[in-house]
Amino acid sequence: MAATLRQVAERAGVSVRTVSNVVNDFPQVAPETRARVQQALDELGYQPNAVARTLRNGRSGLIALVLPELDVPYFAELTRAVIEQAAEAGYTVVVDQTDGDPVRERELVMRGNRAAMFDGLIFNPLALGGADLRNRPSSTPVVLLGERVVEGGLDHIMIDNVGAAELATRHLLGLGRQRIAAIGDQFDETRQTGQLRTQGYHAALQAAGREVVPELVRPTEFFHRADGAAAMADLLALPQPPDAVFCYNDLLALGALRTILSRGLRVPDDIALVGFDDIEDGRYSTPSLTTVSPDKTQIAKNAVRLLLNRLDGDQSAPTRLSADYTLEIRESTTG
Amino acid sequence: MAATLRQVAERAGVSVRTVSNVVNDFPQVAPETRARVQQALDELGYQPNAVARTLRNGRSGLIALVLPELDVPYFAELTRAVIEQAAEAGYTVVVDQTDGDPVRERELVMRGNRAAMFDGLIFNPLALGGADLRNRPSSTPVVLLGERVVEGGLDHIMIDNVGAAELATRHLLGLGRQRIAAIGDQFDETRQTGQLRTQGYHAALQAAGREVVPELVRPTEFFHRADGAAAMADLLALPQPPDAVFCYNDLLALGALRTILSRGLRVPDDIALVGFDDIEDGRYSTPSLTTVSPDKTQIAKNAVRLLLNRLDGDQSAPTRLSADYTLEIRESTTG
DNA sequence: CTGAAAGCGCTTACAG
DNA sequence: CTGAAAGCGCTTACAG
Repeated sequence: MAATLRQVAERAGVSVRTVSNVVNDFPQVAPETRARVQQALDELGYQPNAVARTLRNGRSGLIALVLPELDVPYFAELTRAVIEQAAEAGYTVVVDQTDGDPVRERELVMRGNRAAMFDGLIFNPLALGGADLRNRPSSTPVVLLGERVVEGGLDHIMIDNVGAAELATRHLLGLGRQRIAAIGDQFDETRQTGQLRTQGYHAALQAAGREVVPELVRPTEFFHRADGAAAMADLLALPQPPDAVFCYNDLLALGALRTILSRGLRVPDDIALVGFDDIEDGRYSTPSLTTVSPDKTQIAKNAVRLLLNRLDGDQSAPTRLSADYTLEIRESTTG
Repeated sequence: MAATLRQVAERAGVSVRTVSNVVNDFPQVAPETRARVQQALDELGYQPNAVARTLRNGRSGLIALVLPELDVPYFAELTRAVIEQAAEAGYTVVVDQTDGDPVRERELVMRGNRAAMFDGLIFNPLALGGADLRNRPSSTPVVLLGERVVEGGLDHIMIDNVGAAELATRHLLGLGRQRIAAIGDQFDETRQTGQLRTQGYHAALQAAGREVVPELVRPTEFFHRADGAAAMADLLALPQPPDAVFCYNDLLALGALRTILSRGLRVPDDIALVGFDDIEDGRYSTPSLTTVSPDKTQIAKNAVRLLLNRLDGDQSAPTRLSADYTLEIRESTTG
C-alpha cells in the first residue's frame, strides 16, 4: 500500500521515468516493459500521490466554491449545478461555507493559490467588498457571484436585482393589489441584495403612480424562514395590513406564509405572496410560491466557463454577466 | 506576488532555513534577523505554498465530506454541523456530492490519500457496500455515515432506524389511527434505509396487534418531494385511503402534504403525517411536521472526533456509534 | 542562532 | 525506447 514510483521501479527493474510513462499511458513504452511495470504496479497497489503531482504540475484539478451558507436551498441548488458543470470539464469542486464571516471569507479567498490547493475559486462574498478583493495578494483566478461587489476587477456573475424586483412587484400590481409590502430590506453596506430589491420595488410602485408606504417595507437581518415569519407578524399587526407581499427570497416567503396561514388568513385571497430564487420548497408548499427564478444552470455554466478560461491563461478584461431570470407564477398569487 | 521561500531568503540575505523559522514563528531567531526577514516577506507578499507544505508534512489540514446529495436539506444541515466541528479542530472541510453514483463514490473514496489531498474522509455511501470498502487500497482514515454499510471494518455512525421507525409508527397508533400507511420502502440492496424503516413500521403494527396491509406500504425510488407527492396520490386512489402516513423522510412528507392539501383534505384531521430528519422546512410548513429528529450535531461531533483520532494514529478496533434521536411532535399529528 | 543539504513523490527536458 | 538527474517549494535533522 502507498507504494511510490521509486518502489515500483525497483521491483520492475526499470527507472522511475519508465514507470511514470506507464502510469500516464504514454505510448513510447515497449510492450514487454509495460507488462512488467504493470505487474509491479498491481502487486504494490500503486496509487499516484496527488499532492506531489500538484506540486510538480502546478495544477490540482480542484476548484473551490465558497458560499455563505450551504444549508440555504438556493446555494445548495446552485452548488449542484456548479459541481455538474465542473465535472464535465474534469474538475472536482470542493465547497466551503463562510457564514458571511469576514474572517473566514478572507482566510479562504485572500490567501489564494499558494495558501490553498485550488486552481481557482468561485466566490459569493457577503462581507468582502471590491476594495478588499482588488488588492488580493494572490493570483488565483476568482469568479464572483452575487451582488455584494460592484467593482472588484474580477469576473462577475450577477442578476439584475432591480429589474427582477420590479417585475415581481409589477406582477402584484397587475393583480390589483392595493397595499403591497416588501420583506427583506437591508441597510448594512455588506448586504446589497436587500437594497437593490427595494429599489426595484420602489421603481415599480412609482411607475404605477403609487406611493411608497415606509412601514410596509420591512428590514430583516437574514434571509431565513424565521426572519420572514417575524416580519410578516409585524405587518399583520399594522392598523392596515398589506394585501400582498414581495419577499426578497423564497425562505422569507415561506416563513411569511406560515405566519399568514397560522392566523387563519388565506393566500392569495387575503394576501398574495411572491418570493425569489425558485427553490424546490416553494414548488411544494401549499399554496405553491410565485417566485423570481434565476437561471441557476446558466449561472453555474458561466461561472465555470469564465474560471476555466482564466486557468487557460485568458488575460482579457474582467467580464460582468447578468444571468437570465423569469417570473414563475404559481398559486400564491393566482389561487 | 507568489514569492518563494528562496526568493525571500535571497532578498533578506539569509538562508531559507531562517526564513522558514520566521514564517513558522519559531522562537530561536535573533530579533534583527527576524525584522529583516519580515520586511522581505512583506515586500514580496510571501504566501507559503500549501501543496509543498502538504507534500513535506504529509498533512493537508483538509478533510473531505462525501455525501449523496448536497441539496437534500438533511445533508446540507449535517454539512453545516461537520464544518463547524472540524473548524474547531483546525481542519477545513471540503464537500463533495456523489448522487449515489457508484463510479463517483469509488473515485472519491477508494483511491484514497495518495490520489486525493485529504487527510481523512467522512463518507455517506449509497452504492458502495462493506465488501467494496473492506479492500480499499488506501489507508486514509474513513468514518462512515448512514445505514448502507453493515460491515465495512470502519468507524461508523448510524442511527437505530428500526427503533426510530417503530417510535414514529407507535405515535400514530397512539392517536388511534386505523389505517397507517408508509412511504419510502425500498428493495434495492444499495438502499437500506427504506428497508430498515419498514421493519420498524412492521414491528410497531405487530406489537399493537395490527395487520400489515401490503398496499399501504409504498416504495419510492428516491426520498424527494416528488416521490412523496406521487406515492400519496397512489394512496389516495385506494378504495380505502389511509388515515395516517409515516414518511421515511421529511421531503417525502412534504410532498405527501402537498398532495393531501391540494385534494382539499386536512392534516391531521383526515390524515396524520410523520416525517423523518427534522429539516427546517418541516418546522415552517403548514401544518408543521411531526418528525423523527436525529441529533445532527452529535453525529457531526462524533464523526469528526473519530476521524481525528485515527489521524492521530489511533489503531483500536473500529467503533460503531448510534446517534440519539427524538420524536418532535408538531401540528401534522396533533392539529 | 544560522547555513548547507536532503528529501517529500512526482514529471520531464536532456542524453543516449 | 529508457536512464540519470533536476526541480516543483517546503521542512528539518545535522553541523557549527
